[in-house]
Amino acid sequence: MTAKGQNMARYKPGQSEAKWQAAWAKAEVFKARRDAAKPKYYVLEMFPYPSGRIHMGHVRNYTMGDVVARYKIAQGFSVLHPMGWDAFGMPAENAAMERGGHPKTWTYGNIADMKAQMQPLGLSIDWSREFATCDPEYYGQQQAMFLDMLAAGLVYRKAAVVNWDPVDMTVLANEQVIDGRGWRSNAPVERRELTQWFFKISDYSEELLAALDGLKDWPEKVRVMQANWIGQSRGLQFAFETVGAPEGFGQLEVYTTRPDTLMGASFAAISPDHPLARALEARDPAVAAFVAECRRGGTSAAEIETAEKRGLETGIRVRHPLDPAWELPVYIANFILMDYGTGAIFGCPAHDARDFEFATKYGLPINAVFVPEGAVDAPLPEAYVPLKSERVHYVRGFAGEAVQTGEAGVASAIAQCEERGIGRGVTNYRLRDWGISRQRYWGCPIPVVHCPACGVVPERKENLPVRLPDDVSFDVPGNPLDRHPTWRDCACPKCGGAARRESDTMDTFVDSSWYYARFTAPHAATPTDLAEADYWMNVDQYIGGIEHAILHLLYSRFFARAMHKTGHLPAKAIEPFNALFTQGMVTHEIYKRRQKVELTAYTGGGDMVEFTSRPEYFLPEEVERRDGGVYVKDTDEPVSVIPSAKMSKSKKNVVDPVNIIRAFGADTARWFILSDSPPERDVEWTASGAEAAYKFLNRVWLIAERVAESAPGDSAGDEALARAVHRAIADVTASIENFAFNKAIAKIYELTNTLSRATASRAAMTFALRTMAQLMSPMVPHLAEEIWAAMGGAGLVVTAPWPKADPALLEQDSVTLPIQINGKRRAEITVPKDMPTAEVEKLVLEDETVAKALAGQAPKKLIVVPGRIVNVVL
RNA sequence: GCCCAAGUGGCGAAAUGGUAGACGCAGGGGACUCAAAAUCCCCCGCCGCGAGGCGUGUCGGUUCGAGUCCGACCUUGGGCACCA
Repeated sequence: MTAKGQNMARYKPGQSEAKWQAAWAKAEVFKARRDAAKPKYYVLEMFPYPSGRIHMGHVRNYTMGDVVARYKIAQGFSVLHPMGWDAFGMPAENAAMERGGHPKTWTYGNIADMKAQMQPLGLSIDWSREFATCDPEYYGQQQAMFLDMLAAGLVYRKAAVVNWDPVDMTVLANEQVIDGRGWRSNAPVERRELTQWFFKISDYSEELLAALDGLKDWPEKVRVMQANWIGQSRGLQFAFETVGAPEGFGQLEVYTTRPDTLMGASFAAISPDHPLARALEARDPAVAAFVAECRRGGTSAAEIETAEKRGLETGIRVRHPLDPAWELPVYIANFILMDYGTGAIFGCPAHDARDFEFATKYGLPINAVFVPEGAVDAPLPEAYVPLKSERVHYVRGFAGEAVQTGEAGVASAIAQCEERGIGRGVTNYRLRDWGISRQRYWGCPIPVVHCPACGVVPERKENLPVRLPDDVSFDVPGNPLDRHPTWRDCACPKCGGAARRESDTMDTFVDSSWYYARFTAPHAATPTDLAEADYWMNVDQYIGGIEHAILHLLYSRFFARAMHKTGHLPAKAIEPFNALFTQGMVTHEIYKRRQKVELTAYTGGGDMVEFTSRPEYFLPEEVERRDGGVYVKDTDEPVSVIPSAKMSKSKKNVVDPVNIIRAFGADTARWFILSDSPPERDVEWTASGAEAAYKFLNRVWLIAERVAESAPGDSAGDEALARAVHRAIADVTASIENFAFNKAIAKIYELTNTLSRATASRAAMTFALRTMAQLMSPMVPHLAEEIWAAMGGAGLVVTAPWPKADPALLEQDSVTLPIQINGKRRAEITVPKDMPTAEVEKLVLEDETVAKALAGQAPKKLIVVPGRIVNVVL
């Protein structure tokens, strides 16, 4: 190690980062190995969709995973940290439609581009395990599991509604429906029924709900969201006797979670998709017209629930179960969902906001069943919907006490009804079965065949994968598989006769519901290799966006159970993610200028010039900050600044990681993205923050350079320095364990400040810097290697054992206690750490400020919290 | 419409119910320099000359003590089953 001065003249991230990446690759430090002698650790970031460009959100996600992976490597774990591509999906087909080309070419091209953009980040990924979900090797195994699940009774077909574009004659995704119209055709969208494939996730409703309690290392909010999504409810299911209904509809089954409000019923309502509505539709043109009207618009819940509540009186009536002489009208209503309960309800307007709106509109009676405790029965200005745990006074109750909670009222009502033979108490779930059929090309083909003789027949496993044909075109809307001249034709696996392939492909959520398991044996000839899965599962730490809190994570939890049932995962893996962390977005300011646009309007009295304004956006590099304002560089026009906006191309506030890495190096990007905000919150990317990160890394580098060239020095400050180093080890370790990377970085800043001021021996400084290199290594691995090497560290810092804090050096002898008087800080005293409370009290009362405030009186109360604070209450 | 979360200086933030603002950015002052860049040092919540007062989205509550706990509200963000 001669010529240190030359080597260390300046920190050059470009050279240094490539050098260390090569060193890690050569030593194969990130290759995941089954090692019986070591504990294993599986860290996984949600794999990306290959859009073609990485963005700062990816950098943040993968850097966090990398910190965890590298920290665990240093802790002595055998680490699995893989990466792959969620490669099926609509954008590839859209690109093919817009620009021509093939989804496959586009997707694999994007994967190559994105991988090239990711590699300079220096992530600790075992790239030998990489795969894309569009690889036939992967989706073939998915098809094999589909067949096993079909055999196990976890898959079935039924009719379900889709968004139908009547002009393009195609099915639309919810995001392709804009204001009830098709995004390309602009035609009003209709709801249409198709026979589709479903996974029986509802078989697991109860279990998926109950098991949430065991997910201790998941964010509470995600568990709450999933619990609400599963939506367990206890209620009463009973049948109304109908009057004037068609043949076969003598009874109308309804489900209610509020049977205690039965006496407030003023109507019954059924979904437009209810069998009774269909029967009426066939013979009554008015019903047919209304039902057709209800089927306009998209299928999304947000759309249905925000639509105006509308109903049509059918003329049919039902008898009230508690009083057969009392008849209620039956409506068809657009806000009743066929998927939930029985698709029919009774309406109690007094205690349901939607029913209230409906009853008001159609002039139906609104009678309170209960009133607040102490209140009297009176006309209601709006629905009265207290929490079920609240005690209320039943004025039209029929079961239980007059004053009881809603919960008790419901329970008594169910018991009472069961006793009288009116229906039965049932537990219902809002969770619906998972529809996986997609009428699209770029997805995993559903491996079944439709045979005129045998019906629906599973493809034989030896014929898998059912490959997507390459010769397809996207010049006309719709699924190219459906119109492919030869692909659809095949032999029935059962009878050998002419048959047709299923042309639906699977929801891409299926692909992402088991990729974590496939990473444990990415090239196995079966979906999983049980020995590998048994060693590596579960994922110890999963990291991704909160937007996946419900669907992806719930489907994965179901799929792991289904895989276990079909023998593809061990029992311990049915909850595949031990710990979950949801990170925030990366945001950036938007620079916007209102551009005045002249409009000439003729008003009758002469031409008038009107102005309207159209926003114009500027890229970060197009503006400059000066004199407390922000201006466009070329034109000097002032722009307004919108802070913390999600990065989006149209708003021109996207920062490209590639440019940042080119300018400052990967370590700077990694350091900044971790330093500025807590990981679960959004972080705002700022140019000045990135520059500051770069400056800081250089500063550390310069300190190392200075130490390397310094004289042996005086050891007077060695102990103080050692204390600071061990304090930092303890704090940084705790912060990383708690996913508080921003705090870990703040502690490293503090240590750096101490270090740059320290007067200690070269040996002590060298130790301090070597330790700092270790502490920084998970965040800025390249610089850490550089410093580690310069300070004479053995081998690579990435594999060096994590430092341990010496408890003896963390102890403090004395402690400063703030003294509050009536809760306001007025003074402070410094006392030995272990001073008994009685002595502290004595000292406090002798304190000048306290004595003055007391003015000879004894305090009303004296609170001493040892080691923390003193409060004197006058 | 329904479910979930977040709001603290000019900005990003920190704070087992116990000194609000650690650490960083921006800003101000100084050193070095012919000068600039880079680097280093100091100051920096708001009002007030000061003593002091006020401050964690808003309003109320619990407590010796509340950013933290409870209730209501406001704003912003995520999800709502075919975006991934």
